[in-house]
Amino acid sequence: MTTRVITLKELAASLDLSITTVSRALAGHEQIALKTRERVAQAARQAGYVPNTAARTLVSGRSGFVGLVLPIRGPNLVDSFLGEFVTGLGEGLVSHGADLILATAAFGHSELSVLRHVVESGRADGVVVTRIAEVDERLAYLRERGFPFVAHGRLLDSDFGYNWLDTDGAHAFGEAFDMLYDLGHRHFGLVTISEPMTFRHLRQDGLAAAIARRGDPSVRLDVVTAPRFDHEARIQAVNRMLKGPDRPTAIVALFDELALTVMEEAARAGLDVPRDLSVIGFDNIAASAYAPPGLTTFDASIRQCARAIADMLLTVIADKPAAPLTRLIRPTLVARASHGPAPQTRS
Amino acid sequence: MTTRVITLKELAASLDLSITTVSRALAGHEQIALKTRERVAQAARQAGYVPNTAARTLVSGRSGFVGLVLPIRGPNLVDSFLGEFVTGLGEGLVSHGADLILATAAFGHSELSVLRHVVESGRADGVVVTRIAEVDERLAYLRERGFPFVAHGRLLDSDFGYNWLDTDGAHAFGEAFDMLYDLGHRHFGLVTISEPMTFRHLRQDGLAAAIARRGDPSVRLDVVTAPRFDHEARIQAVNRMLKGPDRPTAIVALFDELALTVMEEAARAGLDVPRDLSVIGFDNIAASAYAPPGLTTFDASIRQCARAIADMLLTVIADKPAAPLTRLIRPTLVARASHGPAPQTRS
DNA sequence: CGTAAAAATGCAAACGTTTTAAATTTCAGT
DNA sequence: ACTGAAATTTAAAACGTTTGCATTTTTACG
Repeated sequence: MTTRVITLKELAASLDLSITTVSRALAGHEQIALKTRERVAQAARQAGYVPNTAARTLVSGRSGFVGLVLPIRGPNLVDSFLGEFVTGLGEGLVSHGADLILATAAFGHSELSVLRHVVESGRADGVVVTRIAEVDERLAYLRERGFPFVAHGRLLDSDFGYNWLDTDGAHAFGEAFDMLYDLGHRHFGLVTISEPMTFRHLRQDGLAAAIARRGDPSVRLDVVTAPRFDHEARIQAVNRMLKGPDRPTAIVALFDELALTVMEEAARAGLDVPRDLSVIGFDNIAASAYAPPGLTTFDASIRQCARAIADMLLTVIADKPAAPLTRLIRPTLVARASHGPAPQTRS
Repeated sequence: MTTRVITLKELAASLDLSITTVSRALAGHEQIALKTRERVAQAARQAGYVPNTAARTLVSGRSGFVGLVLPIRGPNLVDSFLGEFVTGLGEGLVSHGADLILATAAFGHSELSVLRHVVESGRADGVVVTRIAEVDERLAYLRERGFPFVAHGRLLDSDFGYNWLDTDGAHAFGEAFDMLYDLGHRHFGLVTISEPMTFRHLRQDGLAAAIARRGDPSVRLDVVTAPRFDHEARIQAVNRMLKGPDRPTAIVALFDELALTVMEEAARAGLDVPRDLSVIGFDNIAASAYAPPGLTTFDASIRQCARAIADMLLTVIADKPAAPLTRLIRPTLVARASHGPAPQTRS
């Protein structure tokens, strides 16, 4: 069958009007007679006219797309958060008639090169950058280019302003500490990652700040570092903390996957959570509700954040605000059953 | 800063060549002198030239994009599979230099209208359609339009050929039955959904076929139907099956979320899985590994399927094959601890 | 009815590329 | 040096829009 797509020229011809008039009529220009506008709208609707994106983009310089570069991942690793994030972005964009373009970094190609391509080919009017690294060449590039973007996450030392939305991990980790301290815990463990992402510092610093704020010299904090994607190494790191002669009574993990590993290994070592050990995570992934006894964690509401990011980015694109847009979202505690009073006897 | 993007005209001028020659040289045409080709390639690389997508699309009629319409979802529901699916599509596309465009259906707008817009605006060269409904207007539209697409899933009665890739749910459910039958189970339960999707029939029919194949008249099958997204109603439906005077000894759920509900409600009713009740799901979502005692399920390897779908679609776009491309992927059993021998005594 | 202003419409250029057809240059053979 | 063919390069049109400017039509008013 292959029905052809109707063009503005054809629509104009069928209405016996010029292309210009039809274009303006559809755009709702006041200068076109109302009667004509209605006639054109009616005909366009009936003919199922849809303007060609490429042509429109070419002349207007605006594509109506927002770009997201998919981080490169190992063969069997998918971010639990990607689906939520993309859904949220979509929701935020659709109300403004924008769409999302997802560019994947091929193995071996850097995420930066894909980003450059997206930007410089004019495919997108703005981009979203996630997983901010300690030294992030993407932000440097976008800033130099003056290209609209919003970062999900922050740099540690921002010598330049940029638009970002971040989850307040520092606050959450402080909250976790306060709650555990009030439950009698004094010996804490933090499981963090070796990957050079800024959020590991923000969260750890939040924890340290809360400890300092409390001013109790009897509080101790052990830190153990695991590579992010190597499951075996992760287990070893967790066990280093769990199997030591003097283990913490409360462990805070940088994110839920790590916390779940802690709970699994604790169970394997015959420890009862939360009686012998309290565990708190971050992210509230689906599995956390199911892993016994139910992981206490923080919900970052990724979907809503993504939605907000989309809104911010569209504002940046449309209005080019002088001052950077920034938003810090406070995650909410999801209290399940993996935390409790500190055990009386130290092992 | 706002560095400008270089255009073909500028590049040509700097090389003292015509636009035509530079364009051809970059495309690698044999007719351009090798020396020139190299000179141009060098200059382009150095200037960081990236061809403008809109212009290229306009003249060539090919956008280099593949479209996916995000299904409309409830406020707090995100498909666990979306992240994997998108990752797989991205992987499959990137090797051919294609990108993914994600269009979201705004609330109130039908998925079909968004699809039409994507197709008719020329944003994409082909689309992926997921979640095939029993009566699916999207497939009808795409077929009438003669627009390249690949469906993830199948129609029940295809009076026309189309490209699809599907997970062989029928086979999996047959396999589940055989395994449970061999473990002594004779009274089965199936938890299905009321949403009019084709996969519910395919899976249920696979189960029924396996029962028929066995030819044992003592085998019984109870079926209970739950709405897909209403958690409360789902719990009620599951309990209808669990709390009856004569409950099945083995329950097969249409997908993992339902199976997890079965396990939760079974635990609440004081039943031990798998001693009192065997439960088998489908999808192998992350939570299934954590929900005690570990859900036995089937892994559909969504990511690889999506990758294959991308490959198929790119073939369809490039080669317009006469016969439809179809692939049936057999899911693999992930045997965890939620199934076991049938209990001796019937309750 | 004539005229000027206002309202409505149209012409043509532009966006950055690809491609057809034509023009120019190079080269081998005499 | 001349010719014709081969090799290389170029001019110009086209893709489907938007938009600055010009033109035509309508309206209001004397």
